[in-house]
Amino acid sequence: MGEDPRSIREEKWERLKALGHDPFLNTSYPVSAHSQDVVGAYSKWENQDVWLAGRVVAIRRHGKALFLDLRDQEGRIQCHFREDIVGSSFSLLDYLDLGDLLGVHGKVFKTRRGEISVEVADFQYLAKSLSDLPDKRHGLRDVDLRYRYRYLDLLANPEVGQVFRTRAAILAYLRNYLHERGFMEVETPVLLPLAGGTEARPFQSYHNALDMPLYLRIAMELHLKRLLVGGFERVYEIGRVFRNEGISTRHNPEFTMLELYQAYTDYHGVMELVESMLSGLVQQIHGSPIITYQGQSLDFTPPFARVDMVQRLKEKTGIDWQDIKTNEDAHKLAQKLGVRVDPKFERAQVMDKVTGQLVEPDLVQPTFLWHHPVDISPLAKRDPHYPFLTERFELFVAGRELANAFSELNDPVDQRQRFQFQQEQRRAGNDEVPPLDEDFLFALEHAMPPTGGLGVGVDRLVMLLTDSPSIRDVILFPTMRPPEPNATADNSESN
RNA sequence: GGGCCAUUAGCUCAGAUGGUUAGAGCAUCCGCCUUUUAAGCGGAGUGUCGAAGGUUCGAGUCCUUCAUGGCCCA
Repeated sequence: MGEDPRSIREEKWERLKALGHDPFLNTSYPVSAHSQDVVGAYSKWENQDVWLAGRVVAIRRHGKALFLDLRDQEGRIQCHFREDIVGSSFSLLDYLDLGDLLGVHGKVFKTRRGEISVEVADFQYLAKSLSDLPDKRHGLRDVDLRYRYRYLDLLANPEVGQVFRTRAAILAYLRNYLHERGFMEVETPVLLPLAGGTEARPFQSYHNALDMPLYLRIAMELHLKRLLVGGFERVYEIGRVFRNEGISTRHNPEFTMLELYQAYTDYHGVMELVESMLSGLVQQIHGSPIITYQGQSLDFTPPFARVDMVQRLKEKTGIDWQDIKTNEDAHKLAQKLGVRVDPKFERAQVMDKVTGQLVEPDLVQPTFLWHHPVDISPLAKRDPHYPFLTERFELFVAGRELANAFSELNDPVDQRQRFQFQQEQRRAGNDEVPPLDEDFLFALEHAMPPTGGLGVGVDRLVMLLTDSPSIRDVILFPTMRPPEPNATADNSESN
């Protein structure tokens, strides 16, 4: 009879309650080991008592005996129940389902077939699952369900848990590395009256008591630099930023950035830091400086390659972009090169776009692409020898931008001019350009030290180190449209 | 925003050319089984075929629109 699995399980729960074994009344269990402690050291555990807790992921009933697989955070262990050992409570196993949480106590032994197991002497239900678990053989494949119900993904697909353990290890490494290098971790605001520090559309919110709009930050840059004015010489923040743009395998509306600022150094100093930090990270996580990402072998042994953007474009196209003086010429050139560009773009934006098409995809091994034009780098110092260009670099790995850094512009007058130049674009309708941040300029007028700054896309870094093709594979709960609430005929919207 | 693909049982998936009552494995339910392990043996039920329209004697299958997701492009 096709009875609703939920009501069957609820019925079993009722029976347990009636017998005085309501799983949800148990508040603790004296766990003495994890599954892998026992499985990994049988000689130490043989015939010893152990207390374990975990989820029942397989049941094999044998009449007056029963095997089950218990999974905890560390792995899986088999448990054996015999009626002549556990006694009258053996009948409680009639109400056992896949997915239930159990605490077991017994002696460690090996079965005839050699599997290290627990001969259970007594046990307790610790929670009853009222819903079915995903298929034990095939796991949960439907990506929609995997992201929406990540807890089921984690239960059904153990390798997913490993990705997030690696993510945690990466974050721990970064914090430790920066701490040892004298950086202080700080937290700057997420809610802001204006969101600046890069170009992106922000999310907007509203504060009722202040009766004013607030925006979610799109970068941390401008607040961290205020702290350098305040006298902190090495600060970093690892935190969430929010950009109101499309979703793709490389973009989630909220994502994690590492930004750091070090006084009295420049982008050369930051390059050295990036090489040291990332090569150490890869070594720590993989035990080797070489990783494989989507079939490509990537070598993080320092020094990383350095590619001058202008020179590389010259090699590729025969054109020196410093000679391109007008937007019109830039667009003509892009057309000749077969690169499609938004007609509203300035020449520096065109150059950036052409670089993206012709140069960046070739940067597979870790490479610093440097010398970005000043007009797309409003917060970077000019190269004194090439005023059209800046002391800036982006790190590319596997053809993708992983980090962005520069000698931070600390000249308050130049900074104001750069912002004012941006405002022209804003007035022309580019809604990704932030409004002018007068408060930040006021801070700069109190003298910010010469500083090297860095931003790293942490999610992309985790993707690389876990060989994950999509950013959603490294974010526990990626942004999703909520499931339809029983929605049917939706013919009201016909635009 | 554009193109392509997917959506069938709780899970993973089959269902050429339209044709009677939509299938398999796992899971579930009933019975048996004290060292099994993708346990086994015997029996049972799975379902708004993503949604809404349409074509047709007849639609899981063809058409339209929509929803969600994936991949590629912008």
